[in-house]
This record gives sequence, structure tokens and C-alpha cells, in this order.
Amino acid sequence: MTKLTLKDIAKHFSVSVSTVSKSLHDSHEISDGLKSKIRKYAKANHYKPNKIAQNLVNRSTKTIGVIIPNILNYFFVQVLYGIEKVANERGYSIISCISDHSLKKEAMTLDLLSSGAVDGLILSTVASEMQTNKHIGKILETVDNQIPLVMFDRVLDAIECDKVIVDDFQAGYKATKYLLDTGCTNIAIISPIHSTKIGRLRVDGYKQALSEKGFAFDDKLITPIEPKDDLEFILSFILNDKNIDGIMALDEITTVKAMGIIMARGYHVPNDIAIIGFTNGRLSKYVTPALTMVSQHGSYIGETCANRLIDRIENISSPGNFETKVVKTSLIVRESTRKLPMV
Amino acid sequence: MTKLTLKDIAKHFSVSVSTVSKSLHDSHEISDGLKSKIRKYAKANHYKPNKIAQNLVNRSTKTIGVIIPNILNYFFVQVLYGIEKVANERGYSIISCISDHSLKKEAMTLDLLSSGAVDGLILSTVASEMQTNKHIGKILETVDNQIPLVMFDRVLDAIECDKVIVDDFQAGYKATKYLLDTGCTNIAIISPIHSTKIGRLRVDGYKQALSEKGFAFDDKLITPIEPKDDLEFILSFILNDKNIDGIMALDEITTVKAMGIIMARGYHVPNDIAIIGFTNGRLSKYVTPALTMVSQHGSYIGETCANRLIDRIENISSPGNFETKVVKTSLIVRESTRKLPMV
DNA sequence: AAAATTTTCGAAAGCGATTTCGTAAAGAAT
DNA sequence: ATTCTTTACGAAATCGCTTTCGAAAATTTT
Repeated sequence: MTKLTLKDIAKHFSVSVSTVSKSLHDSHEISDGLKSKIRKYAKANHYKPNKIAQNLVNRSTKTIGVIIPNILNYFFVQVLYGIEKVANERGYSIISCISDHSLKKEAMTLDLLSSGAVDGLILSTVASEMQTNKHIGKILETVDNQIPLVMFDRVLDAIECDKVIVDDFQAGYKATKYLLDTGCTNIAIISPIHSTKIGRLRVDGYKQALSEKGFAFDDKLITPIEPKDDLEFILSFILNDKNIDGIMALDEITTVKAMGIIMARGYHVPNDIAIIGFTNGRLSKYVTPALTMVSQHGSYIGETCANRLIDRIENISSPGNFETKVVKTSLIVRESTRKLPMV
Repeated sequence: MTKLTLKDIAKHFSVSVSTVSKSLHDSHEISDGLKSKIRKYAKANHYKPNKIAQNLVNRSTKTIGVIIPNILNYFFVQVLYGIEKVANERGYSIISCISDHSLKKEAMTLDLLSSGAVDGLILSTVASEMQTNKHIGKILETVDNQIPLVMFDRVLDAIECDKVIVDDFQAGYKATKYLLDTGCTNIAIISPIHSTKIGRLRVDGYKQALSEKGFAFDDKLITPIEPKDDLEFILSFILNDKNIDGIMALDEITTVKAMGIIMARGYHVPNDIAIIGFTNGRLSKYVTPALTMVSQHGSYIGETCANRLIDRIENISSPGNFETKVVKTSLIVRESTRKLPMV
């Protein structure tokens, strides 16, 4: 059974396709008798207009593309959730693609989506600003000016577009300050994202908090790690070298793992070592002790992205004049840190 | 800057659009000189064929639609991941929609996608087989026969299509048997999905294991819960009433919460009460004690769905002759259950 | 009854691409 | 020099739908 088209219906009633189209749109140009006959027939046979054809004439698809590095990361899932929510409210669908931390795959997806498949794009790029800069620059040039783009979290300064980013400097600052205020004096950072700008900003915030309290910054307290690294080995190194009493880990899973290892070695959390992590997901809340985390408000970020993008698409916001929205983080205090002293 | 089309290029060289199209397809019909001039120009100006127009003539979109109830559920995220993986390998994109446990939203999405926007559909329906049966039946009739459909996990018997489901009976059986084998004699079930077929199958497996060991089935040991319910209150009721020494919770978050409450009441896990949960996500592994869980192999399910669907789309598998693939679960034994006695 | 409107419908253009087919020009064959 | 092939390109149909415009037919107005 092949799909029913306007032409089929037209033939069935020996009328023209325009008559059928108008009837289904309830145009006043068509007599009530014919109109209702046609509509009844269409309904009875489950006629549905071909979206593709409609898109072609309308030059719009009412869908937005989302490209994120990883769907197994809770932060991105939350963002996706937020995007989906407002996209849906405003009549758009989303087509979501995972770049899987691969520059090549991101480029492919970008290429695919920017050719009319979607009305706009939301992107958290996998490209850090290192050697790949020219590469990504070239890639994004294909998107640039062709289709509205909103970047979030992992953004590229070189690209001019709307952006929604996390105040990572302040996040690093707040977390560090909290540890300091609760009595920590030797705070180590474990960073699985050290090559990214985000990672650097958090460390900058850390430095700022340190210097405000008169502590010297010690380079050795920052440990970049790779996915393949043995965290246990690295941690033992850190713990033996200095008398650490606080740890900041820059993603959720690393935080949870680090706490596990630390406790297994006999330290008490938070009394011996306090821990703060980034990305407030499901894990942090249910782990024991529950982790104090920096929440980036992923869902809100997603909503903001989607709203801004759709505004652009529908030309509500004036063209050009790109804005960068900075979303503040919150510190969700739980049990992996000590209490603030009463004033 | 408006998008470059074939017509634009044609005008620029004062040739016809067919010449341009053929040139870009490297047709032998066009002389090398003209061809390379046109191709160079197209590349320099970032020409990209309009996907929508191509889709219209090819009558294919190379994308598949995925509808899941909830993206904040780790199982579905894993499935999505699996789908994305093979879809990508086989040259398809996915457009993912969240029904958010709303029948209405699911129907809307179904309607949207089944009108030519995608080549095939993967669906985990939010409809249980109760009063809504007719409703969903009507909805799915629009999809039925119009577009290839694969259902997974939450499937509908009434719909004829390919399906990938979890062996929930066996899962319930295995989990119960394990608890029994490790010495439990009073096993309670907490079911947030009691109205679904899946929930019932797991309970059936539970009964089977019980009867094989000569235990009587006690209806009161099964407690359905709703999202709005106060788990603590309900649990206290269960714990006081019977001398429970084993608990099975039918989703991950409930399992984690239940364990927290039980431990807070002073019970030792697993010695006083052993716990097994369903859906092996991130939580279960990092919670203390780590939870013994039934893994449904979400990613594998996703891959299977995608492969089957694409086979259908590309007519590799013969039409009709729908298959239901049953995926076995695995019991991931961790610390919330006692060890099996040595033989 | 003639003119002016209104109603009701169809023809056709267009969205941006692909593809079949026809044909003029150039080259090869006799 | 004439016929036969290639070569190289354009015209036009098509995908399914929307929309403008034109024009009969029906109705109302004078």
C-alpha cells in the first residue's frame, strides 16, 4: 500500500490537486459539499501531507539540530532535555546527534545538518582551541551565515554566534572558596578536561580564591588525567606527595571514583579530605557520603539555547548582534564537605 | 546571503541546471573543461545540495525516528546510544523525541514523524495495555503499514511489527532465584511499573522461582508504587508487617532510594536485607554498598532495533514476517546481596 | 434582462534537486 | 564527401505540495 497523495485524492474525485489542497486547508474557495466529501475521504484513508514536500515549499523544516559530544554524560542529557522541552512548546522537533568526542564525526554531522535538514543548530563542540583551531574554523565557516547557530558550554571564541556558557571561573572560585572557608588548606584538582577552556577557567577561579585568602598557588596540585589513565595510581601519587585535605574533581564520574578510592585508603570524607565535584547528576546525590557538587543547571542552559535559536529562526531577535549568555552555577552542599563555621 | 542553489550556479555560467547537476555528479556527459570550472566554483562558494529537495526526489530521508518515554532514564539513554551507533555506521541520522510519559505527546510525535519525515520508526510506547488500548490502537494504525516500525521494551501485542524485548520473566526469575539461593525466604517487590506488562512478567518470574523452591506466593509482598508516593512511608509499612530479608525493586532509582531508607533504619545490607534492582545504570555501581542489578543490555537492544529497522527500510529482510527478538538479561552481582554458598 | 458580483474551481508556477530523452555539433568511418 | 557515432549539452518531467491568478458558472444587483 503506497502512500496516499493529493494527486490520488484528486483523481478519485476527478478534480484538480489544488482543489483538494484547498479543501484540506478548509479554504472558502471550495464549496461546502465538495469540501466535506474530500475531507471525509482524506480522513477515512489516513491522508497525511508529505512533510518533505511541505518543507520544500515552505523553506522551513520546523526542526532544530543538536550536536553534543556525549549522551552518556548527565550534563548533556539535561541540556538536551531542556532543549527538547522548549522546542516542543514552540512547535519544533529536534534531531540530536552525538559527535562522540570525534572531530571528524562532528564535522560530518555539521555538514549533514547544515544542508537544509534543519532550521537551526545547537552545538557543543568537541574542538578545544589547540591545533584543531584552523580545522574547526574551516568546518564552521560552512555553517556560518548559512543557518542560525547557538553554541553552548564548549564554545569557540573564533565563531561569531549566540552562545550560552557556564560561568566556570566563578564556579571554580566558589567551590575553592567553600573548601577554604571550611578549613581546607591543601586543595588538589583532578581534571579530565584540562585541555579545554572550561577546565582552565575553573582552575583560574581556583587560583583567584587561593590568592584572596593569601595562599600560594602550587602547580603540582593540578593533575590532568586522560580517560585511559589509572586514577588509583595517580591519586596515590597525589595523596603521598602532599598532605591534601581537599579535592576538586572536574567531572562527576571522576569525583565519585576519587571518593571511592580515597575512602578505601582509609581517609574519612569529609574530615580528612573534603571533596567537591562538578556536574550535579544522579550519582552525586545517592553516593555515600552524598557529594557536594557544582550544578551547571543543564536544563536551564538547554532551554535558553532553544529559545534564543528559535528567536533567531523566526527573526524575532534582530539579525547580527550576537549575545553570549553566562549562566551562574550553584554549589549544592551535601556531605562530602565540612559545614561552614557558624558566624 | 541566501543559499546557493543549482539555478544560481547555472545562471552564473549561463548553462542549464541539469548541466550543473551533472557536473557536480561528475557525469561523463559534461566536458572536462566546463565540469571542472563548475565544480571549482561550487566548492569555492560552499555549495551544498538541499537535503529536503533531494529527499523529495529520492523518496527517502536517511533518518530514523526514535520515540522514548524519558531521556532521564539510563536504560533509554543506553538504547538511544546503541541506536545512534549503528544508525551512524549505516549512514542514517536519528531524530529523537521524548514522549515524557504522555500518551498525547506520543501520539503527536508519531503523527509528526510518520508523514515522511523519517524512513522508519523506533518506539517504546508509553501506553500500557489498559483502558488506553483502543486509543493507542487507533494511533498506531496510522503508522501501521505506512512506515517500517520497530518497537522495543514497552511493546504492544496488538501491533504487528518487529520487536525487541527484554526477557523480563527470566529476569524476575533469575533475580529471585539468586536471592533464594543466598538464603532469603521473604522477598518483597517494590514496583513502580506495576501497570505495565513488563512489571507483571517480572513478578511472574518471581512466582515461578518461588514455587520451584517450594515457597508459597504471598500477594501482600508485592507493592505497587506511584511517582507521587512516599517511599519511606510505604517501606516502613512493608518492613513492619513481615520479616523481610530480601527486596527486589523494579527500577534503578527506587532501588537506590529503598536501600538508603533501609540502611537509615539500621538494617544491614545485605546481611539483614539483601537487595536486587533492575536497570544497571551508573548509580548502582557507585552507591555503597554497590547494588546487585539486573542488566537489560540497553545499548545492545538499541543496536538490534536499529539494525532490524534499517534492514526493513532497505528491504533486506523480506516484507511481513515480523520477528520478536528476546534479549536475555544478566545479573550483575555486587555487594547488596550475599554470596552464593560454595558448592 | 443586462450588468456587476460572487462563488467555485482549474491551470500553472514554484520549491531545489535528479534524470530521461532529444538534438546540435564534433569526430570517426566508409 | 557522405554517413555514422560520439560528445556535450538543454528541455522537460518528476517528487508532493502550496499558492497565485484567471476564468467559467452561479448569484445578485440594477
